[in-house]
Amino acid sequence: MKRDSRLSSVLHALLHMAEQDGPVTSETLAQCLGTNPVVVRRTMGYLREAGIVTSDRGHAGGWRIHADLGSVTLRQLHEALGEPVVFAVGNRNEIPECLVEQSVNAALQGTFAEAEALLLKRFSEITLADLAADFSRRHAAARRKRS
Amino acid sequence: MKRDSRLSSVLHALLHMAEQDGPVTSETLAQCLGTNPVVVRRTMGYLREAGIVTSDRGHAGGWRIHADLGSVTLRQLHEALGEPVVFAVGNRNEIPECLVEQSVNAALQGTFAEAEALLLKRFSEITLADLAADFSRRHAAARRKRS
DNA sequence: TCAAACAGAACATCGTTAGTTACATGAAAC
DNA sequence: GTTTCATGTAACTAACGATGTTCTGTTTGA
Repeated sequence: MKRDSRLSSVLHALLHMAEQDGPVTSETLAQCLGTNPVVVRRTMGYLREAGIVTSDRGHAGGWRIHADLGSVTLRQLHEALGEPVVFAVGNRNEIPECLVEQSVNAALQGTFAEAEALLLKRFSEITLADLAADFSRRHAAARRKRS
Repeated sequence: MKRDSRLSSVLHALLHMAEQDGPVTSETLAQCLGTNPVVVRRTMGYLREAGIVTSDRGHAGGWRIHADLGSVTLRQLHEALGEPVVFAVGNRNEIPECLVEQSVNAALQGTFAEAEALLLKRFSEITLADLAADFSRRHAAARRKRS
């Protein structure tokens, strides 16, 4: 299964942007992510629509975070990306006539719903500020190790 | 994202088999599932390797359940299918050098691991017998409704 | 005016399940 | 023993959606 890594991508991009003062170009972010500027624009476009970032064209243009780091949760980002399907596994037929399949679906659906609810709950508890703080700790630890 | 529906499929097939006395052919199961006999053989083959079902060729051949319904859990079936990836969402790069990405990965990975653990725990609590009982209830309810 | 940057369309790539076709193999019935 | 019914397996196609790429606009500031 090919996994959707857009949430991972935008988090990575947002934290790099948080480290910078001015706007960051798609080109720069693409290098950080090891991908293409067009992919960055496409993905970040979702966040722009959600009002989480802004983009400016022309000279000195690029992407800026348009929100407080502490107020943006992973859940919001997940929603901004269109709430992509979380599970790579699912029911064969969503609205089956067969009673046997209905039993199967009910059991699986309930279980998946429970797991997804937990995932989204955790997502709503983690902010960009949390990740930035975690990065600072790792950064400091890496510096200590180097010296 | 294309979802893996093999667990759903084998559950559907197994419950149909549980309703039958003798062996059930791939052709019959394929009709129940609305698919192709070859797909049935391919998928059920995993369960045969795990010792959950047996298959016989030739006249009066087909598939049989080779275990007690109460002793087979969804988790075992999931494992028999090769423990397919559960999430359609994931990290962009599993072993990043970038410290920023490491922070992102750590947060996401922890959250996904927690949700997956819950899912597998629930899977290990549900047996084929549970699903068969649920089907019986639905079947009885449908009969009452019809009369 | 020019160059830097985003905007967006259009198309290729890739990985995986699912679907299909074809043929071989084995077992029971006649 | 031949026929028929079934699985076993290989090989190929289809579908799907994120990702990657190319190309052409369009806006903005120097």
